[in-house]
Parts: sequence; C-alpha cells; structure tokens
Amino acid sequence: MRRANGCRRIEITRMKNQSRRKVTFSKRLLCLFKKVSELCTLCGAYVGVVIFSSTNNVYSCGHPSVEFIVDKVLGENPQPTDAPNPIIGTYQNININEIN
Amino acid sequence: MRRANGCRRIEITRMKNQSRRKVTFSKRLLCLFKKVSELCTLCGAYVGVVIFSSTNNVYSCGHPSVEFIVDKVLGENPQPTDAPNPIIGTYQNININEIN
DNA sequence: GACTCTATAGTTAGGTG
DNA sequence: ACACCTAACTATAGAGT
Repeated sequence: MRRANGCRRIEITRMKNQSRRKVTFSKRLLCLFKKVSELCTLCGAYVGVVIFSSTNNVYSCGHPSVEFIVDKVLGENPQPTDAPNPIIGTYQNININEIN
Repeated sequence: MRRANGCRRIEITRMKNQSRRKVTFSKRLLCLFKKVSELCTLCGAYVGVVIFSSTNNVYSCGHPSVEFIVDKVLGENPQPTDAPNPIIGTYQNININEIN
C-alpha cells in the first residue's frame, strides 16, 4: 500500500529494459497521435505521421490522410525534374538530433 | 497587475482568432517535435512527421530522416505491383477523426 | 500587434499494484 | 497487460514590453 510515486523524470536515452520500452512506446504513441489530432483540429493543419517501432511494426496517422501528405511531399521534391510548387512557401526541416 | 488566470481548457475545434491560432500552432508544433524526438530516442523508433500549416508552410522532422520514412512507406505500398515487404509485420493506420 | 514572461490549470506518463 | 496515483510536463491567458 505504498503511495504512488507519480511520474518520475527519466533520462532521454534508449531504454534498456525491453518490456518497459514497449510500454513506454505504446503510451507515448497514443499521446503523440492525440496531440497530432489536436493540432490539426485547432489550427487547420495537414499532418502525416509514420512511425516504425524497433520491432518493425508500422503505425501511422494523418489528416486528411498519410497518402495525401506523402503525395504533397513527393510533389514538392521531384527528384530529377524541376516543377516548383508555388503553394509551398517555406520548408523547415528539423532533425531529431537538433532537438535533443 | 499580477493575477494570471493560468491555463484554461480550450475546446478542440478550429480556433477562430488567427493570431492565437498561430501562437498555438508554433507552440504545439515545437512540443510535438520534442515528443517525437523523445520517442525515437527512448524506444529506438523511426519516425517521420510532415506538417502543412494552414498558411501552407511546411514543417517536418524525422529520424533518421523524413526521406527514409517516405521511402519505407512507398516501398511498403507499391501502387500497382505486388511486392510484399517481409520486414513489415502489422500496419495500423489511425485516422485523425477516430481519435477526436 | 507581436513577443516574452509568469502564474496556474490541464495533460502526460513513470511506477506500483 | 491494465488501472490508478501523482509528479513532471505542457500550454493557456493575462500582464508587461
């Protein structure tokens, strides 16, 4: 009957324990999708998210759809041709490592 | 003087006020990217996120890169051909509207 | 008005059972 | 694996610049 410890700060580094990693993954995945949906609704944004877990399961969510976002990205970055998309104003690509 | 009201619950619907929408968007965008980066680091996941704001600015982040994720997605979903990717176990696509 | 800072309320998520 | 507790984090509104 100990009192719950509450949320503890954890170091942001790869979790060693596999079962805990899985639990944390699923918890955070759900929260992430929720955040994404809120961002879409509140601000009218179009968002696509695709996540490959370390066990190679795939999870995705998007609005209006992941395919829509992928098409938009591909249309924006045509590898060999040159067809600038006037809709796109700026492109800000943030690497994960820059945030951590 | 000082009597800040603090955080109020807001309805999850498109914000009418444009300036608030912009502030909320940028704040939540940053938090989202932070969450994504934590998920990658903690759980060794590969994640790609692309966001088109209502003003058609594009923001993206990914690990190891957005292109990596896009390639993986395209490789997994070949439109006309049939080349199943054995790496992929399950595919769970959640629509935004299902969460809200 | 846009931005920053603060106070505070609401949400997330680690740990325990 | 799931529910609960609660600390830690997130994010809003308001004041000041």
